Amino acid sequence: MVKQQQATNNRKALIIAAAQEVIASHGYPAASARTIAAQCGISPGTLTYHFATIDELLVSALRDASSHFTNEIVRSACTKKLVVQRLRFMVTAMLPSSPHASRNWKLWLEYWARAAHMPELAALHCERYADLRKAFETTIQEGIISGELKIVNARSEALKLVALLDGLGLQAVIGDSEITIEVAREMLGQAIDNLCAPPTHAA
Amino acid sequence: MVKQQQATNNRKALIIAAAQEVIASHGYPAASARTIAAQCGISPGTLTYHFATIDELLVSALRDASSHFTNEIVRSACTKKLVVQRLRFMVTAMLPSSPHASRNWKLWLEYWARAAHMPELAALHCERYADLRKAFETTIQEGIISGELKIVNARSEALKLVALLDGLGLQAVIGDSEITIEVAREMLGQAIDNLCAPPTHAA
Amino acid sequence: MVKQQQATNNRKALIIAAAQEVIASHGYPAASARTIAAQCGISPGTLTYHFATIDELLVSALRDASSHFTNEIVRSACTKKLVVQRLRFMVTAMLPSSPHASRNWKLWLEYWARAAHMPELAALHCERYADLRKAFETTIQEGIISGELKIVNARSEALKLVALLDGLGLQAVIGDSEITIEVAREMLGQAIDNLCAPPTHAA
Amino acid sequence: MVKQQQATNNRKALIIAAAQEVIASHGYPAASARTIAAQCGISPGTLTYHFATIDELLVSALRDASSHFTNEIVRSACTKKLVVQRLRFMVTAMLPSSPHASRNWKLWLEYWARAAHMPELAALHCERYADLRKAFETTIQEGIISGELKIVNARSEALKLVALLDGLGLQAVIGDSEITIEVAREMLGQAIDNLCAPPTHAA
DNA sequence: TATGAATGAGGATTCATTCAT
DNA sequence: GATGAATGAATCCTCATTCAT
Repeated sequence: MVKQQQATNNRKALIIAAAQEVIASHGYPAASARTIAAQCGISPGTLTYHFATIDELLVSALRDASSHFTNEIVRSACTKKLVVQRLRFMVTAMLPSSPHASRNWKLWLEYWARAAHMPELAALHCERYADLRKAFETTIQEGIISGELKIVNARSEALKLVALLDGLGLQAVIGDSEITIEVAREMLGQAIDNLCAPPTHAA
Repeated sequence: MVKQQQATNNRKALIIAAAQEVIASHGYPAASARTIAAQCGISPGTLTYHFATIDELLVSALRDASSHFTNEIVRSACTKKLVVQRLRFMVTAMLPSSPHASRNWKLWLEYWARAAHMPELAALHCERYADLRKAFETTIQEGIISGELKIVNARSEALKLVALLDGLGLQAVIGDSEITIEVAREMLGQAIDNLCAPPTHAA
Repeated sequence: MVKQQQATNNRKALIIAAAQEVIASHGYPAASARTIAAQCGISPGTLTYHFATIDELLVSALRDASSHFTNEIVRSACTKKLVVQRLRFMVTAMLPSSPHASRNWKLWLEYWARAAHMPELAALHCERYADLRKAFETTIQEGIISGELKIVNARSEALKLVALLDGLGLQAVIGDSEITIEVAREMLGQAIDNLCAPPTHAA
Repeated sequence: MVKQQQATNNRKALIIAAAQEVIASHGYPAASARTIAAQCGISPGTLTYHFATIDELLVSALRDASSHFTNEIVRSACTKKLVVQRLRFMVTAMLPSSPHASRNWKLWLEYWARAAHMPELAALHCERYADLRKAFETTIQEGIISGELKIVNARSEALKLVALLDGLGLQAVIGDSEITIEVAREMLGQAIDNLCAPPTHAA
């Protein structure tokens, strides 16, 4: 029984992964039940066996994509010793430089577009971003306490950093020639540098 | 002949407006030929008389939305005397505070999502953003020359400002409770303030 | 699994039969997906489930019609003892005298018209007619060997007989008042008679 | 007034020619109002100005094609001195050897297919073929009288010749590799030769 | 649990035709 | 006489979904 439940969950996860793959590589409008089933190597009927409606699946796919990626990066960042390194690592890793990251950004673009018309998705988005901003805020706060960073409004700076990250990342993933990954990284780097305390005189 | 051509263009413009209305208020997936035709009060066949493909229409609708709105704002800003006023006006007017502005942001969200999969749209997006960034850059440059603003890298600050605007606006339009219009305006205001030169001592 | 495959094939065969029925009784232009589905008593969607394209179905319908009918007749003819009887039976049975035969001729008329613009159909037509002519040729050859027929170029006579059959049958099926079934039968009979050896002197 | 009528007739003739061109080169199903209008370089509305329905136009196009071509050939044949030459010329010229002749055969294939479902077309077809057969019959009769040909049933032989011509020509135009133009010509030549009287002994 | 045949509503598009110009 | 914009019915096809197996 438990085993079966697990098998079902696995199957569901596989289907969600397939849906994400299709959405990320061909766009939301291309994500039909048939396409996803084909990508997954299962029958079209099996899809609706696991997901009541295709909309539910697509929403699940977007929802699922929104958290794993950033959570993972935030967790990885914790291993860094210096706050500045952590911040740099976070923004750098989140930018759509790798194919994997790009895939996620493309899902986010769809997520945002859907969320603007689906309160449920919007609410979820809110929570996720609250977490993400909190992660930045906490990190900045730590930096302030440790003296690594200037005394700033941590929350405000966190919001700004996330907004900047989004504004730059979305252009980069679309392929804007003026906002390449390098430019984005450079600008985010500067923003972080601006938070740094000047070297202490005594040293 | 000329009259007819004009009538045709008008009709096309009306159809594009209807398509934008549908996309903005119900989302891209809801924008079917039938829905748009109904919104426009015309027959479904008339749609494909004016637009070979419904995709062509949707792309036109997104394309069209991307320019008018910001161009108009940039133009309006020019009447302001002080650079700071201009910059404040631009970012404020561009934020999704009014229904009209919100409508445009929702179209942009769809635009971005589509552009990530359509090189043609992406290229267009590039151009439009280049223009927008240039407008900010030029304005900042003027401020530097006039002494209103600190001596900064105008281009770099313009890029940052636009990115910040996008990053804040997209959250606001989705309805993020942490990034309300007020918060966004406040943050952009601060960013602009940071560019200002300190009041000259002599005054 | 095997059973399902069979069911599918049966269903496909039923659809093809329905398509033939529609084409034969109302003409190719009347053979729309809807009409065929109605004739078959199935939903329009089921058609495209079994045939990717309605064109594919129509081609299948014509293709299928081209072989069964004549093959059957040739097979039946083999039971006749005398070559002359066989030849007479073949041409008589092939003429559009019965409703069933007429139905086939009408399909052939459409087949020819389509084949002139579709290399694939043309190639298939070639093969089928090669078989048919070969059947006549072989039969004539047997007659020559047995002494029933005069010594003639079997192949050449076979070609002539098939051409005559087509030329007469097509007029008959259209309803040419000068080329009734009786006239056609009479003329083909004469052509066959002309191949017969004169009664042996000894008799 | 008369002039206008003439202009209208010319326009109609041009439209019919365009329809024939489209049917012959792309097949009956491709002959839509739009396609024909485009081929003709006129507006779609102009079509239905001259022809009440598109069906009327298509029928006109087929009808028109059925007579000119053979009539012309029969007329040309009359200049030949010997009956055998005339007959040979007729069958040879009628075969689909030239592009022009092929075009006509393709129209005929469509004609036959349509005629099987349209009594009006069938009736017309009857008349045209009666004329054609009569032309062959008269010619053969002349040959018999002049002693060029054997004493045969002129009518019967005419019917046979026309049927053979149709049966061979239709295969040739489809592109049957066994019934090339050369083979068809050869077979028709033999059929004519068989009608010839043996050289008179006295000569 | 999983299937895939079947569905019919809805997708985009093409069609012959109408009509104001 | 001629146009071409406009139509809406009909085209083929795709869709998410159902259900017997």
